[in-house]
Amino acid sequence: MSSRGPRAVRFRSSSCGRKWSADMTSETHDVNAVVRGARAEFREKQIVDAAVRLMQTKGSHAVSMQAIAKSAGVSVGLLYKYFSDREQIVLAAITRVLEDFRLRVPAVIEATEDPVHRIIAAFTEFCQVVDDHRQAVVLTYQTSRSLSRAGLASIQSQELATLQPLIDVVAEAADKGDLHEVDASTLGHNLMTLAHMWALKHWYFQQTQVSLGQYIDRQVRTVVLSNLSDSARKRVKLN
Amino acid sequence: MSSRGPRAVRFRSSSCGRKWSADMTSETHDVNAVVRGARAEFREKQIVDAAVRLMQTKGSHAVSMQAIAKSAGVSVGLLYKYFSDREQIVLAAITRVLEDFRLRVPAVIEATEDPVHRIIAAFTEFCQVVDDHRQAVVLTYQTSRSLSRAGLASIQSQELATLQPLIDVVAEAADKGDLHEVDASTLGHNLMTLAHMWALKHWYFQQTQVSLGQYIDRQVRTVVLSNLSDSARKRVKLN
Amino acid sequence: MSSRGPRAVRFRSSSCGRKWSADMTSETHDVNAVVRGARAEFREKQIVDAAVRLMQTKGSHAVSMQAIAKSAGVSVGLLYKYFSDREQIVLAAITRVLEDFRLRVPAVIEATEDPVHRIIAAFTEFCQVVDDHRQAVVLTYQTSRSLSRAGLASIQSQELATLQPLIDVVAEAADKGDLHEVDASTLGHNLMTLAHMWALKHWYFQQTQVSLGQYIDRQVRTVVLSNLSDSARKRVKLN
Amino acid sequence: MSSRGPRAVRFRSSSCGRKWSADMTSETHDVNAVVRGARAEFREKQIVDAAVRLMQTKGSHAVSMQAIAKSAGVSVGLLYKYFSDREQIVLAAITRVLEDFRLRVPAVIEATEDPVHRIIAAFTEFCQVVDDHRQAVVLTYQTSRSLSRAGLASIQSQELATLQPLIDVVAEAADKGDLHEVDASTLGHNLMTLAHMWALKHWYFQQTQVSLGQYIDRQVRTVVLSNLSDSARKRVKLN
DNA sequence: AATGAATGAGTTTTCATTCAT
DNA sequence: GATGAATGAAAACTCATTCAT
Repeated sequence: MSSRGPRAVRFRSSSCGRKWSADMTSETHDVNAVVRGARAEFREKQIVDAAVRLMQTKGSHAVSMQAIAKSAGVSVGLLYKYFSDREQIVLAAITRVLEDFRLRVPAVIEATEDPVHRIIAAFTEFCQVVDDHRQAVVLTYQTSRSLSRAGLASIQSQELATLQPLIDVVAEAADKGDLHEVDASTLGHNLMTLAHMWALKHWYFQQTQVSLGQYIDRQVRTVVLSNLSDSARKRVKLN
Repeated sequence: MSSRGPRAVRFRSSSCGRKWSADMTSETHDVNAVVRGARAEFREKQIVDAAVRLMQTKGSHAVSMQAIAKSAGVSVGLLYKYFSDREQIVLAAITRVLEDFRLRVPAVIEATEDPVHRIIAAFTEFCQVVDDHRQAVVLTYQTSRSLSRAGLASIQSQELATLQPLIDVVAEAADKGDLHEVDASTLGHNLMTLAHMWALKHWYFQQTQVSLGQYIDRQVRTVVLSNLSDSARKRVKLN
Repeated sequence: MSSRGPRAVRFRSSSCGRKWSADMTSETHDVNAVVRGARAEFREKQIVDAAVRLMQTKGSHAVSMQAIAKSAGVSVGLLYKYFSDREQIVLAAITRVLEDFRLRVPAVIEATEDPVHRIIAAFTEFCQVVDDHRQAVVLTYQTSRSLSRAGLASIQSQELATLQPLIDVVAEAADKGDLHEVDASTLGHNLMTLAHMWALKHWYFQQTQVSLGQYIDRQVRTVVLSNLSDSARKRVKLN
Repeated sequence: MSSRGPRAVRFRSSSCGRKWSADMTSETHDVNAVVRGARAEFREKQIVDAAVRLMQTKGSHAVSMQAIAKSAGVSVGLLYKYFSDREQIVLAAITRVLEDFRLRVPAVIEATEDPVHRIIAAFTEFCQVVDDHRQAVVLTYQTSRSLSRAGLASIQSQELATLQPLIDVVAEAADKGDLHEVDASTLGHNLMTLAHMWALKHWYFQQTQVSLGQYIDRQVRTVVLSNLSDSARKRVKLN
């Protein structure tokens, strides 16, 4: 909580990568810079991996810097070489997960043709990613309040980036007349919300014996199919 | 560890001596007990109010017992007279909100006749309660990990109690043929989820300039009306 | 630890007993005073009993004023009506035990004729008292350091009073020529010491399966009989 | 709760990176480890010394971790780097003293030939050690109640180890016919007890102006010489 | 005389952060 | 670059003591 003026990097030192050392003169320097960049990346990964691992089991508050260092196999001091703050590590851990959404969901959308199937595929993949990082998703909801304004904003903007594909895909289907009078951003946001809920209320679904497959199936029926226009409904039903 | 609850302390008053109170009428006893009970209730409210107030702004973890005491205008010691534990205060804060759901939502349902309107009314009121305790709802999602097993179970069972009326009201409409092939528990849970989201993603709705009324309206269209059977749709549309 | 100027009695209010109210005028006053004195005595006993009871099981440090009050069936406030301090209660508890030594050991001595048998009887009874208050004896050794200078002095002078009869009885036997070149105060103190040890090292004697009777017997042989003069030895052996 | 002992932390040094220390000779490693070990030992001594120093004057309960830290010239946090618990420090303080008994008493016994002189030498040295750690011995008696079961057991078994040489030396003399019908474990235990008493009742001996030398002398006469057989008595008297 | 609610300084323990090596 | 010993502020919780009733 106290932050007695850290003189450290503020943004993770991946910025000392290949590109920014281009203006350096000697070859040797270049090579060193590359090595340094690679090492830095490796270290960051090592640390964030450890952090994610621990936070998923114990919640972010229960994980100390000492524990992260130990689990990552590095010293506490090194943590502060790569991250200016405890918060930066938490942020990096959350970012790691959100990046997964940004990569995997659009990929699945690309691979699908039909607008309605695109919605279903996107939602399905979204749920899959949630399931792959269940604890980390919960972490996102838990941690928000303890982040700095800047950190929170960063997470929020990244989350919007994961939401956009869902909205887009809904909007596209609406444009094509496959959805019946629907507000794309509402439905898109709902899809994200309901995917997140798979993690947030996992205790409930476990208790009521609902598997991920069943969950996806029921949600598709309840929130997607119910909004299809008659034509789309017929077309999709046939598949 | 022990969870005798705050009330445990309150009624240990049998220790108020036998012999020396012989001259007391039972009236006096009653009055004392009542006064004591009233004070205790007042204190509890005072403390929980302070706790909720602080936790809403800073998240439950960032609020110390010292801070709660100060904000409630009492001493730290007194906190422990009424609550055995830090957790008990958090629990009481959450319970306070969940009780509001248990009271207000069924009341609105009772007051409504038509099955479909019951769903809409229930959801609307649910959203209203969420809005009235927005920060406390967020608290519920944030806190889960730091509660003891018993505390968590208590919260979960209370939450199920708030969920049930929504499921019932959906099931009733489904029974009456007003809903088109719908899984009542899925739709019911979705209604709760989407109401919670009004609190959880409030930053998003604020950013996109969506008011509570608009939010409710759009959700009713997107998740309720879309699932109506043709007959119900016609009937409701007319209103 | 902090003692922010208690305005209270300093010496336990048994001093407001019968005698000191003799100068009071009206009969009614006298009766009241007597009643008051009796009540005071009863209260003190009640409190000290509770304190001894608790301290014997948990050690004096582990017993809070709240616990004493509860166990005595009175309020915390009342504790401070009869004792100015926590220390006064501890002191009273220890004094209670030491008084037992002062009463019982001399009584046994009186009842015995032969000088050597007096030593043995005195030691035996001393051990019996220790056994009757085993935990309280331990308490005496444990508590010493946490008492005020005055409290410690009080305990020490009382302990000397329990020691004296042992020394006297040894000196008497020495005078009569029953002991062989012995320093009375050393032997007397040893007898007290070894009796205390029955409490202090009770874990050891329990482990090595030594009963109180055996312990007394062995000590009598080892430290008393070994010091007898030839004449005394013959005389005692015959019994 | 865990009692991995202070040393546990010390040798986790395998975490000092592999790759980046490749240029280190094993010499460097060794030196680092040695330095670290030496520092750790120094720190432990520093802390225990401070603890003993304070506890001797105020009793173990009255000494806070803050006070120990301050007196040792280190931070509170560091205390917990070397000792998992408050109890571990108390334990270490007591153990320190008991180790002195284990070393010094047998050494003196070895250096003496005659069985009776061995007893006397052993007791004398035992008393010397007590005198060197007078306050710490008192600590041992005071602290027992506040230790965990495991801690208490540890202390007790260490104490038995200090007792054994005394019992052995008495048994040896008894075997050789130098003692007259004596129970070795009783006499041995008495010697320990009376040595401890030099510390426990130091106020008494100070008051009665008994020096350590006098004390030892009188006890030797009262409990050792008195139990000698005639032959041994003659032999020893001549020296 | 008796109560017990209220106090708050004090206790042990944790952990983010720094810095000499 | 890397270490990890060291720091100390802050947290949860306890309890002797006071005082209005």
